[in-house]
Amino acid sequence: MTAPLHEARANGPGRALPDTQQGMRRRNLARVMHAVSAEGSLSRAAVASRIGLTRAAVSTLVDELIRTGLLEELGPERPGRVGRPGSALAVSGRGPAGLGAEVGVDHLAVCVVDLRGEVRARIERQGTNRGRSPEPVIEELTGLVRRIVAEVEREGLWPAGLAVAVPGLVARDGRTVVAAPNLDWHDTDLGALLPAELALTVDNEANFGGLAELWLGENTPHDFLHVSAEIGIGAALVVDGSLLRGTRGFAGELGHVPVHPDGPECVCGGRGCLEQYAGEEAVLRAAGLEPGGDRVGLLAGRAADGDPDVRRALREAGTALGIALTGALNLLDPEEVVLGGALAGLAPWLLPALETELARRTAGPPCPVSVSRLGSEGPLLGAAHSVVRAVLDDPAAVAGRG
Amino acid sequence: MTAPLHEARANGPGRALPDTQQGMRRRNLARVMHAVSAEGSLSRAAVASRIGLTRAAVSTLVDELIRTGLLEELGPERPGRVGRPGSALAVSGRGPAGLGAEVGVDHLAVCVVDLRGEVRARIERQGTNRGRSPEPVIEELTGLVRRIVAEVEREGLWPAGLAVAVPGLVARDGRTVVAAPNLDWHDTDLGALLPAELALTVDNEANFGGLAELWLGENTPHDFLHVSAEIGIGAALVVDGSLLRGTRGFAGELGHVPVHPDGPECVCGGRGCLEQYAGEEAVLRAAGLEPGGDRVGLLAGRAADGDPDVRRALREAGTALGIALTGALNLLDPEEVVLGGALAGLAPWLLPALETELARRTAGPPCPVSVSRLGSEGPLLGAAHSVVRAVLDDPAAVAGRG
DNA sequence: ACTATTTCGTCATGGCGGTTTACAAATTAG
DNA sequence: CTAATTTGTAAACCGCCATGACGAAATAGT
Repeated sequence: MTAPLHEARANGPGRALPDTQQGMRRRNLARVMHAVSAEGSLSRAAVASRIGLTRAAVSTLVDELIRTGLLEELGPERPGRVGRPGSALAVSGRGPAGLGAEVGVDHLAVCVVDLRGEVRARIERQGTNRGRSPEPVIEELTGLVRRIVAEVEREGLWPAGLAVAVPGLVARDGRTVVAAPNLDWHDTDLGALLPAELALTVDNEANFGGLAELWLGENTPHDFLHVSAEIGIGAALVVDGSLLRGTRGFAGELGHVPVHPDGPECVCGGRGCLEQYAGEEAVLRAAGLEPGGDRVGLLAGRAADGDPDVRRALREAGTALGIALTGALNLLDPEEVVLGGALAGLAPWLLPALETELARRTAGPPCPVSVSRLGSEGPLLGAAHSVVRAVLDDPAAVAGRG
Repeated sequence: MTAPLHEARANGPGRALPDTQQGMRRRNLARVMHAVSAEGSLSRAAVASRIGLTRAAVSTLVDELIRTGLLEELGPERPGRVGRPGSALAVSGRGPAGLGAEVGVDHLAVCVVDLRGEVRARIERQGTNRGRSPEPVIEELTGLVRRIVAEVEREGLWPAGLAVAVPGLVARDGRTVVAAPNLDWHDTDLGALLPAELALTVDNEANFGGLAELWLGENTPHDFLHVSAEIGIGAALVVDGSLLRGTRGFAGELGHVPVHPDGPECVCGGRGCLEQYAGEEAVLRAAGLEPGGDRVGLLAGRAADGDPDVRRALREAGTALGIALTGALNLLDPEEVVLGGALAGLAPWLLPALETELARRTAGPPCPVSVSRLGSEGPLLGAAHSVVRAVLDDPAAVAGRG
């Protein structure tokens, strides 16, 4: 079952797959899983009324899910109302789990999330990967993966797939890193370097960060822009609850939106791209600091101390971000902008200028800008949860594998 | 059945509707209609292999569609291959039809498209609507609608819905014109002014133009940007074969993407928006011409005559468009950009500067830019076809109404 | 010509999936 | 302690598609 778990996408009129009774069953199994998962604990009757099937039908679906170990029965609910109390169902804390990994510029991280959404294990290794070739890095990552898998297997969990977040552009095949400038990786097929027995998905860290925000954020809407700056500036475009990836998978390159069209030249070939004003290197230079080390922490520290150069640099970055975002908001009309990744930590000094700029350039009420609660954990969590979601989206595909 | 025909949208995991056998049947009916419609004429066996059902199942589906008048049997196919020839099926040229209307700044137009996609009637009325209040304009439009409906009813067609294209922002309810600056309409509920018996959809003309391109364009991909300039500059964002509308329905406002952030002030509150450089008024001013009359024709004529001021003005507009599009392409990564509406007619003089700018600012191969074949007919055709698509998307909803 | 082969459309049968209906179990309200 | 309410399950039913077989209508080969 290395089949395309992720392809639950419905394409406009008439999906590619025939509409058969088995497909119906599979979709209804998924609906039950989602209902229980969203609520934490639910009786059969509650599931039935929530997804619009009859209690009898839900009973058979639940039976099947319990048999395959994806749901478990917690026993009778506390009866608050009149009538026979229902029997609480919950997503199983054992069985398939999501394996998420992050290849950062300065670290590697792996975590396991169970179907309930709980983080069950996490390993991290500090140390720069800048300029290292993919093979040793992925070999090291594989070591971490094997360790963590062995660890959680003792708790009855097994990995239903592996999702890897990388700081770069990823092709739509979900395996190939087309370009990761800060790692100096180009056209690298991670599928060839990772254990073949794990169903693999590779994606941009901004995208996984955006998905984490969508799935784990407190009041996150279904349409928003998740802006994430690490070294480059990327954005995840979440439209109607799913990621906009673009034809080649390169959507969301906010960093290369022109801000001052006659500005300084950029590596992308353009001039005056946002990255020239709000990218990490540009901000450090504008603040009179040297790159290297924990750069974001350094910036935040100096800004908190009131360093005027740093404050000014961040204000200017915020203004540039505001200009680029004005364009994006006019094009996409999202419900919200969420600042994630390194931007979350610098938000206090970026936000005022950013919001001023948005307000100046918008006719109606400006789009609200919020700061991610997840911060730099977003991509890792998003990756692991994407595997979990794939299981919830098609429980039948996973059943009987454990 | 004024029910939301358009809501065939699938929301992420687990659609809102329960997955029942009747739903399955409805979706399969739609699949048959789409298959036949896409091919023009198809036998039952060909439909079956195309949509993945068995011949027996398709037979019953086709029977039902023939009984309700949506399909018709053309008789035996010309046998080119061995074996019994199939019986050709075609979408009916009678029965439900799509009614499309366009409220332009300088004209009104209405047309009827049958399920086969043929334009069966068309009425147009020239005359400016600038500054007229909505009531008399829509009253006049209603008159045209009634005339054209009476006309096509004699051919056995009846309207399955009415779609209206307007030059302005439309709310997501698909009825309310939030702002149409060139008509000076604000927060106008067209549903209250049009015959209630017609299922109504109102949308931006750029959006309908984009849909027309998607459905009728020659080699149009599923992901593209349709840029349409009439007075303002709007874009339709087609992602994975469907329109990106935005939370409020305001997506695609390319005209207010900042191009020179310190440029002249714009009505939107911003500065240096694309519209300041490539909007009709700006181009006319830059070319030293007075607004009024057939302005696009005037520009095209002068440009063709080699008028240097006009040529320069169009070059500069092309450059500005290129800058704004660079931002859009970085965000959306579409497969193509299509110039439609008035831009199509001016393309010869806009394209060189536009493409130069895109090439300069893009690292990889630049996104191809093409010119719409439909030109200014796009919005009207898109509107009418959107009704037709709604019928094809759910034939069961319409069956038995005729 | 005449037969074998291929393909098409249809019919009868069957399996599968959700609904309907009925009922026992478990709780609260009075 | 009874009536009312809600839950979960079982049995009968209906609808939908798959399967397999068949006649019909064409081509290919002898």
